[in-house]
Amino acid sequence: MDEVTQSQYQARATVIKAMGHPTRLFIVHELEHGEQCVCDLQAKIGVDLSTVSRHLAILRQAGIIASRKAGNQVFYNLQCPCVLNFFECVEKVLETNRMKSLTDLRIK
Amino acid sequence: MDEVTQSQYQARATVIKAMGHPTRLFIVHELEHGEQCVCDLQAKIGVDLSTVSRHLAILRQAGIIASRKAGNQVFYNLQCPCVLNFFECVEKVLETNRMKSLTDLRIK
DNA sequence: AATCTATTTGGCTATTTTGCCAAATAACAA
DNA sequence: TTGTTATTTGGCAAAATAGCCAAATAGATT
Repeated sequence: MDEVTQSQYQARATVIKAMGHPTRLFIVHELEHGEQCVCDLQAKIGVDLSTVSRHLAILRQAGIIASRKAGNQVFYNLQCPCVLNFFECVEKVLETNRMKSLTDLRIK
Repeated sequence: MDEVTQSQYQARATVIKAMGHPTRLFIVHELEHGEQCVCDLQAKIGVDLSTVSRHLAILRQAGIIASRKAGNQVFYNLQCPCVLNFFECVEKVLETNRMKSLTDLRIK
Protein backbone atom coordinates (compact mmCIF):
# COMPACT_ATOMS: atom_id res chain seq x y z
CA MET A 1 0.00 0.00 0.00
CA ASP A 2 1.66 3.26 -1.09
CA GLU A 3 1.95 6.26 1.17
CA VAL A 4 -0.95 8.22 -0.36
CA THR A 5 -3.33 5.27 -0.14
CA GLN A 6 -2.19 4.64 3.41
CA SER A 7 -2.97 8.19 4.58
CA GLN A 8 -6.28 8.11 2.71
CA TYR A 9 -7.38 4.97 4.50
CA GLN A 10 -5.98 6.32 7.75
CA ALA A 11 -8.30 9.33 7.46
CA ARG A 12 -11.29 7.20 6.57
CA ALA A 13 -10.59 4.80 9.41
CA THR A 14 -10.44 7.66 11.90
CA VAL A 15 -14.03 8.56 11.05
CA ILE A 16 -15.26 5.00 11.32
CA LYS A 17 -13.23 4.27 14.42
CA ALA A 18 -14.83 7.23 16.16
CA MET A 19 -18.16 5.41 15.87
CA GLY A 20 -16.68 2.06 16.89
CA HIS A 21 -17.40 2.36 20.59
CA PRO A 22 -20.69 1.54 22.35
CA THR A 23 -20.98 4.87 24.14
CA ARG A 24 -20.10 6.94 21.09
CA LEU A 25 -22.46 4.94 18.90
CA PHE A 26 -25.19 5.51 21.46
CA ILE A 27 -24.48 9.24 21.39
CA VAL A 28 -24.77 9.33 17.60
CA HIS A 29 -28.08 7.53 17.82
CA GLU A 30 -29.30 9.87 20.54
CA LEU A 31 -28.60 12.89 18.37
CA GLU A 32 -30.75 11.58 15.54
CA HIS A 33 -33.67 13.80 16.50
CA GLY A 34 -31.76 16.91 17.46
CA GLU A 35 -29.09 18.46 19.62
CA GLN A 36 -28.50 17.60 23.26
CA CYS A 37 -26.30 19.07 25.94
CA VAL A 38 -23.50 17.13 27.63
CA CYS A 39 -25.37 16.82 30.91
CA ASP A 40 -28.44 15.24 29.27
CA LEU A 41 -26.27 12.73 27.43
CA GLN A 42 -24.39 11.94 30.62
CA ALA A 43 -27.65 11.26 32.44
CA LYS A 44 -28.66 8.76 29.76
CA ILE A 45 -25.28 7.06 29.50
CA GLY A 46 -24.35 6.87 33.14
CA VAL A 47 -20.56 7.06 33.05
CA ASP A 48 -18.41 9.85 34.43
CA LEU A 49 -19.08 13.26 32.95
CA SER A 50 -15.45 13.65 31.98
CA THR A 51 -15.64 10.38 30.08
CA VAL A 52 -18.67 11.60 28.13
CA SER A 53 -16.85 14.82 27.35
CA ARG A 54 -13.89 12.87 26.02
CA HIS A 55 -16.13 10.70 23.81
CA LEU A 56 -17.78 13.83 22.45
CA ALA A 57 -14.38 15.32 21.68
CA ILE A 58 -13.43 12.23 19.68
CA LEU A 59 -16.65 12.42 17.66
CA ARG A 60 -16.19 16.14 17.10
CA GLN A 61 -12.58 15.78 16.00
CA ALA A 62 -13.68 13.13 13.52
CA GLY A 63 -16.22 15.55 12.08
CA ILE A 64 -19.23 13.47 13.03
CA ILE A 65 -20.75 15.95 15.45
CA ALA A 66 -20.55 19.71 16.00
CA SER A 67 -20.93 21.78 19.15
CA ARG A 68 -22.71 24.99 20.00
CA LYS A 69 -22.24 26.91 23.19
CA ALA A 70 -25.32 28.35 24.92
CA GLY A 71 -24.71 29.97 28.25
CA ASN A 72 -22.68 27.63 30.34
CA GLN A 73 -23.77 24.53 28.51
CA VAL A 74 -22.66 22.97 25.25
CA PHE A 75 -25.05 21.38 22.78
CA TYR A 76 -23.94 18.73 20.35
CA ASN A 77 -25.61 17.77 17.09
CA LEU A 78 -24.85 15.57 14.10
CA GLN A 79 -22.60 17.29 11.60
CA CYS A 80 -23.23 14.62 8.95
CA PRO A 81 -26.53 12.80 9.52
CA CYS A 82 -25.58 10.23 6.89
CA VAL A 83 -23.75 8.35 9.61
CA LEU A 84 -27.17 7.19 10.77
CA ASN A 85 -27.24 5.02 7.66
CA PHE A 86 -24.59 2.82 9.25
CA PHE A 87 -27.12 1.38 11.64
CA GLU A 88 -29.18 -0.32 8.96
CA CYS A 89 -26.20 -2.21 7.59
CA VAL A 90 -24.87 -3.07 11.03
CA GLU A 91 -28.20 -4.63 11.91
CA LYS A 92 -28.05 -6.62 8.70
CA VAL A 93 -24.61 -7.92 9.63
CA LEU A 94 -25.76 -8.86 13.12
CA GLU A 95 -28.86 -10.58 11.76
CA THR A 96 -26.70 -12.56 9.33
CA ASN A 97 -24.45 -13.55 12.22
CA ARG A 98 -27.46 -14.83 14.17
CA MET A 99 -28.66 -16.84 11.17
CA LYS A 100 -25.22 -18.29 10.61
CA SER A 101 -24.76 -19.41 14.20
CA LEU A 102 -28.10 -21.19 14.00
CA THR A 103 -27.29 -23.08 10.80
CA ASP A 104 -23.78 -23.81 12.07
CA LEU A 105 -25.38 -25.51 15.08
CA ARG A 106 -27.67 -27.52 12.82
CA ILE A 107 -24.72 -28.75 10.77
CA LYS A 108 -22.95 -30.02 13.86
CA MET B 1 -27.82 3.14 29.80
CA ASP B 2 -29.46 -0.11 30.91
CA GLU B 3 -27.83 -3.50 30.48
CA VAL B 4 -29.78 -4.53 27.41
CA THR B 5 -29.08 -1.30 25.57
CA GLN B 6 -25.43 -1.56 26.57
CA SER B 7 -25.00 -5.04 25.10
CA GLN B 8 -26.92 -4.00 21.98
CA TYR B 9 -24.58 -1.09 21.34
CA GLN B 10 -21.62 -3.25 22.26
CA ALA B 11 -22.54 -5.67 19.48
CA ARG B 12 -23.09 -2.87 16.98
CA ALA B 13 -19.81 -1.21 17.92
CA THR B 14 -17.92 -4.46 17.39
CA VAL B 15 -19.03 -4.49 13.76
CA ILE B 16 -18.10 -0.87 13.17
CA LYS B 17 -14.87 -1.12 15.09
CA ALA B 18 -13.78 -3.98 12.85
CA MET B 19 -13.82 -1.53 9.95
CA GLY B 20 -12.13 1.22 11.94
CA HIS B 21 -8.57 0.40 10.95
CA PRO B 22 -6.79 1.52 7.77
CA THR B 23 -5.68 -1.97 6.78
CA ARG B 24 -9.04 -3.58 7.44
CA LEU B 25 -10.88 -0.81 5.64
CA PHE B 26 -8.55 -1.29 2.69
CA ILE B 27 -9.31 -5.01 2.71
CA VAL B 28 -13.05 -4.36 2.65
CA HIS B 29 -12.60 -2.02 -0.28
CA GLU B 30 -10.40 -4.54 -2.07
CA LEU B 31 -13.08 -7.20 -1.79
CA GLU B 32 -15.67 -5.00 -3.49
CA HIS B 33 -15.25 -6.75 -6.82
CA GLY B 34 -14.85 -10.29 -5.58
CA GLU B 35 -12.95 -12.69 -3.39
CA GLN B 36 -9.20 -12.63 -2.90
CA CYS B 37 -6.78 -14.96 -1.17
CA VAL B 38 -4.66 -13.94 1.80
CA CYS B 39 -1.44 -13.86 -0.19
CA ASP B 40 -2.85 -11.46 -2.78
CA LEU B 41 -4.10 -9.13 -0.09
CA GLN B 42 -0.77 -9.31 1.69
CA ALA B 43 1.06 -8.34 -1.51
CA LYS B 44 -1.12 -5.26 -1.86
CA ILE B 45 -0.96 -4.21 1.78
CA GLY B 46 2.69 -4.87 2.49
CA VAL B 47 2.66 -5.79 6.16
CA ASP B 48 3.56 -9.14 7.66
CA LEU B 49 1.42 -12.03 6.48
CA SER B 50 0.52 -12.93 10.03
CA THR B 51 -0.74 -9.40 10.56
CA VAL B 52 -2.98 -9.64 7.51
CA SER B 53 -4.31 -12.94 8.76
CA ARG B 54 -5.16 -11.38 12.11
CA HIS B 55 -6.96 -8.47 10.45
CA LEU B 56 -8.94 -10.91 8.36
CA ALA B 57 -9.88 -12.85 11.47
CA ILE B 58 -11.23 -9.70 13.09
CA LEU B 59 -13.34 -8.90 10.04
CA ARG B 60 -14.60 -12.48 9.86
CA GLN B 61 -15.48 -12.62 13.54
CA ALA B 62 -17.45 -9.40 13.10
CA GLY B 63 -19.39 -11.01 10.26
CA ILE B 64 -18.18 -8.60 7.62
CA ILE B 65 -16.32 -11.14 5.52
CA ALA B 66 -16.49 -14.88 5.01
CA SER B 67 -13.82 -17.37 4.06
CA ARG B 68 -13.64 -20.26 1.64
CA LYS B 69 -10.86 -22.80 1.54
CA ALA B 70 -9.54 -23.90 -1.85
CA GLY B 71 -6.55 -26.20 -1.80
CA ASN B 72 -3.96 -24.72 0.45
CA GLN B 73 -5.22 -21.20 0.11
CA VAL B 74 -8.10 -19.32 1.72
CA PHE B 75 -10.29 -16.87 -0.15
CA TYR B 76 -12.12 -14.09 1.57
CA ASN B 77 -15.20 -12.24 0.33
CA LEU B 78 -17.69 -9.73 1.66
CA GLN B 79 -20.41 -11.37 3.72
CA CYS B 80 -22.51 -8.20 3.75
CA PRO B 81 -21.70 -5.92 0.81
CA CYS B 82 -23.78 -3.15 2.38
CA VAL B 83 -20.68 -2.18 4.35
CA LEU B 84 -19.43 -0.61 1.13
CA ASN B 85 -22.07 2.07 1.66
CA PHE B 86 -20.01 3.38 4.56
CA PHE B 87 -17.45 4.82 2.17
CA GLU B 88 -19.83 7.37 0.64
CA CYS B 89 -20.73 8.86 4.00
CA VAL B 90 -17.15 8.80 5.23
CA GLU B 91 -16.08 10.80 2.18
CA LYS B 92 -18.85 13.27 2.90
CA VAL B 93 -17.59 13.69 6.45
CA LEU B 94 -14.00 14.20 5.27
CA GLU B 95 -15.11 16.69 2.64
CA THR B 96 -17.06 18.62 5.29
CA ASN B 97 -13.97 18.64 7.48
CA ARG B 98 -11.90 20.07 4.64
CA MET B 99 -14.51 22.80 4.02
CA LYS B 100 -14.67 23.63 7.70
CA SER B 101 -10.91 23.97 8.14
CA LEU B 102 -10.86 26.37 5.20
CA THR B 103 -13.61 28.61 6.56
CA ASP B 104 -12.11 28.42 10.05
CA LEU B 105 -8.88 29.79 8.58
CA ARG B 106 -10.78 32.60 6.88
CA ILE B 107 -12.45 33.60 10.15
CA LYS B 108 -9.11 33.87 11.93
C1' DA C 1 -16.37 39.42 44.68
C1' DA C 2 -17.89 34.89 45.89
C1' DT C 3 -20.39 31.05 44.43
C1' DC C 4 -22.69 27.71 41.67
C1' DT C 5 -23.32 24.95 37.42
C1' DA C 6 -21.61 22.93 33.13
C1' DT C 7 -17.83 21.36 30.72
C1' DT C 8 -13.06 20.39 29.67
C1' DT C 9 -8.39 18.97 30.70
C1' DG C 10 -4.29 16.81 33.36
C1' DG C 11 -2.73 12.82 35.16
C1' DC C 12 -2.91 8.23 36.33
C1' DT C 13 -3.79 3.06 35.81
C1' DA C 14 -5.82 -0.87 33.63
C1' DT C 15 -6.95 -2.84 29.44
C1' DT C 16 -6.88 -3.50 24.57
C1' DT C 17 -4.83 -3.27 20.14
C1' DT C 18 -1.18 -3.70 16.83
C1' DG C 19 2.53 -5.86 14.52
C1' DC C 20 6.42 -8.59 14.41
C1' DC C 21 8.95 -13.19 14.75
C1' DA C 22 8.88 -17.93 15.31
C1' DA C 23 6.40 -22.07 15.48
C1' DA C 24 2.41 -24.87 14.25
C1' DT C 25 -0.93 -26.52 10.90
C1' DA C 26 -2.85 -27.80 6.40
C1' DA C 27 -2.78 -29.06 1.71
C1' DC C 28 -0.24 -30.02 -2.21
C1' DA C 29 4.03 -31.74 -4.83
C1' DA C 30 8.14 -34.45 -5.50
C1' DT D 1 8.09 -39.73 3.21
C1' DT D 2 10.08 -35.24 2.51
C1' DG D 3 9.71 -30.83 1.10
C1' DT D 4 7.18 -26.66 -0.33
C1' DT D 5 3.58 -23.19 -0.18
C1' DA D 6 -0.31 -20.90 2.21
C1' DT D 7 -2.26 -19.68 6.39
C1' DT D 8 -2.98 -19.46 11.30
C1' DT D 9 -1.59 -19.16 16.10
C1' DG D 10 1.51 -18.33 20.40
C1' DG D 11 4.04 -15.05 22.51
C1' DC D 12 5.97 -10.78 23.19
C1' DA D 13 6.71 -5.52 23.42
C1' DA D 14 5.17 -1.01 22.01
C1' DA D 15 1.48 1.91 21.40
C1' DA D 16 -3.22 3.41 21.79
C1' DT D 17 -7.64 3.53 24.34
C1' DA D 18 -10.89 3.97 28.23
C1' DG D 19 -12.38 5.57 32.46
C1' DC D 20 -11.87 7.58 36.82
C1' DC D 21 -10.64 11.48 40.10
C1' DA D 22 -9.16 15.99 40.80
C1' DA D 23 -8.25 20.42 39.10
C1' DA D 24 -9.03 24.09 35.76
C1' DT D 25 -12.04 26.90 32.96
C1' DA D 26 -16.20 29.46 31.51
C1' DG D 27 -20.46 31.43 32.18
C1' DA D 28 -24.37 32.50 35.13
C1' DT D 29 -26.17 33.93 39.75
C1' DT D 30 -26.16 36.02 44.36
